[in-house]
Amino acid sequence: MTDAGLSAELVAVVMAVDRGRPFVVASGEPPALPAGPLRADEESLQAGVREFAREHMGFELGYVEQLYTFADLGRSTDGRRVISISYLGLTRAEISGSERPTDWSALYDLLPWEDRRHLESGTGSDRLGEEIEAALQRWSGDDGDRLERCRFLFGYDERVWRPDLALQRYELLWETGLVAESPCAAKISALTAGPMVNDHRRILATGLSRLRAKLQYRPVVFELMPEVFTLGELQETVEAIAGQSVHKQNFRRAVEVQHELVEPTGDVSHDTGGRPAKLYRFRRSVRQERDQVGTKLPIPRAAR
Amino acid sequence: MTDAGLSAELVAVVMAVDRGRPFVVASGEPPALPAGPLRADEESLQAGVREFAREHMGFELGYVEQLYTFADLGRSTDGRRVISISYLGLTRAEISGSERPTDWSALYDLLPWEDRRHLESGTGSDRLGEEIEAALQRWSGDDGDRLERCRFLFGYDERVWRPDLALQRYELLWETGLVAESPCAAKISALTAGPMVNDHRRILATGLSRLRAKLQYRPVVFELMPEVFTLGELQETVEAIAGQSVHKQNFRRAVEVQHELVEPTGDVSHDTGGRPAKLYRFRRSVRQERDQVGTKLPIPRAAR
DNA sequence: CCAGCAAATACTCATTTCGAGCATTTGATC
DNA sequence: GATCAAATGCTCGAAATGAGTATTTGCTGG
Repeated sequence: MTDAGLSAELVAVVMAVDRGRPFVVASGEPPALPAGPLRADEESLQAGVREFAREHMGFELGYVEQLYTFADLGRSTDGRRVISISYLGLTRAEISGSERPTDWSALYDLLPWEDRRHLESGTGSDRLGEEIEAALQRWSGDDGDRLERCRFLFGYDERVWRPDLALQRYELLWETGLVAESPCAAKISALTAGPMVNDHRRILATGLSRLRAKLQYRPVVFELMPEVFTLGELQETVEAIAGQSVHKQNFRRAVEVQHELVEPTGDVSHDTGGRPAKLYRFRRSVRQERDQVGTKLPIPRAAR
Repeated sequence: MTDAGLSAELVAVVMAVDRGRPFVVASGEPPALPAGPLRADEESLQAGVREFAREHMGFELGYVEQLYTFADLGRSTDGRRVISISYLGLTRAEISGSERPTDWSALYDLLPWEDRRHLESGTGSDRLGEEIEAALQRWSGDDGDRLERCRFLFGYDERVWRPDLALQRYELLWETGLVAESPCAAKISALTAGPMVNDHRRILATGLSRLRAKLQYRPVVFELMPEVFTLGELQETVEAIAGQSVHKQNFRRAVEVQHELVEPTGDVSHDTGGRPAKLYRFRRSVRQERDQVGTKLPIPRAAR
């Protein structure tokens, strides 16, 4: 049944990690994820996303996966129904600090509370975290369910922080009016600089959640890595996405134990600051197989 | 951008399990999943699916989750682009053998190779399995990649059978022309009685795959259970969905270890055929929490 | 050339989890 | 009261995990 007011678009969450810093394609003011109308001649949506990235951003996506389809009313500012089919795309683009193209944004500028790497060992003053905790406390009041939900999602009171709950955390912050997009975000929500277009921050959080979850059981990290890399760099990338650090020795054990996941190139890298590191390459041959199955890289589903 | 030829619909994979027999709502000839146009006044799609089930099937869905959005060209028999947003819904409807409403189909009539409970202990003659293996063998020929893929998905040569790869298996069978919907399914594909509408069997396989995967880390089984149940019944349901059986003692250990997942009602059930079984109820209170997190019920990700 | 640093790499160890099997309990049935 | 079938209880070894300690190695500044 064709509906006069119906339109469909593709929205992409395209991520890359450069030396421990995760980026996402988002540009404009307010920032927006890349999106385009669904063209009538596209055979497959997946291919459509790839082509879109190629044409508009100028690079190949190594990995593409459908995320979620948003179609609720009231998503966009005008009242029409827009169906947004969102995709996650990973690439190896190098976004170096200096002349970074304007359409890459630092991921954790858009979702600041999701990066916890700084406050891990010892005493990082966690102003943001404390602010959130206080605000959530206020919001919860005496409501036990609310309290429990906050505890659970943000790891208060001895509970663990689970990186892959990024989406649920966003939704909680949205409900409580702490992100700029919230309908009830009256006051300055210091958490996010300003709003993003429509529900793009939610879509972004969806992508991050999915990627973090996937990291634990699929070899997707390699889509973010250059051809050859050291185990340290691999770990750094995982940590960048997960937003928290992992035990180094156990990380390499996990990689080594995965039979034939990576292979040494024979060379070593000297810009480590210490002992040179062996260089490895991802064994693409196992990819098709592993792609469907499991590869377990140890992102602590639990930290603290 | 409104496209004249664009239309969107909701498709639902609604499942229930009755005494170890899984069912899905599908009716007609050829069988079709329930589907309806996306209405302009629906606030949220999820609510739309619930309402659809209520109105057209007459029951409440206990759990609803978006599956995937199919929008590739060439999905339906006429050439227009249809966007199908598919949902998985679970319910506790009791579909008793005798007067089962005509719109419930036995799940494994539609995906026969996905049920392996019969051939587990010892010697079930697995005619279907052998037929598939032979056909896949023929299809593979000398192609190493093809061989590996078959081995991997169907667990040949000492490899394990992973229940949650149902979708990938369907796609392989589709490619090889072994399911009735295949474009190249010239001969009688004995695997499936006849075709299903459009790509509904693929959607069904998507739902099964997702449900099986979810079973391992989310307490979704309980949406398929009546208010009170024995651990044996719980296990029976898990096995029905997984398509294979699990170690009984370990299953109950896993349930018990999950602190406060279920609680005994105090009553016992006598229609067990042996020692009476304690009755339990799902602790709905933990649901909200667990829903977002993890519950580990032991479906062997690996069998054999 | 040497001391010392930083990071890579190598081992160790206790704890938990997991798969599998044996043993016991308890009503129903004949 | 013997027998059966299923629930329930317990044990054991293998494997996976989390968290250290120890060692190697090239670079750097003096």
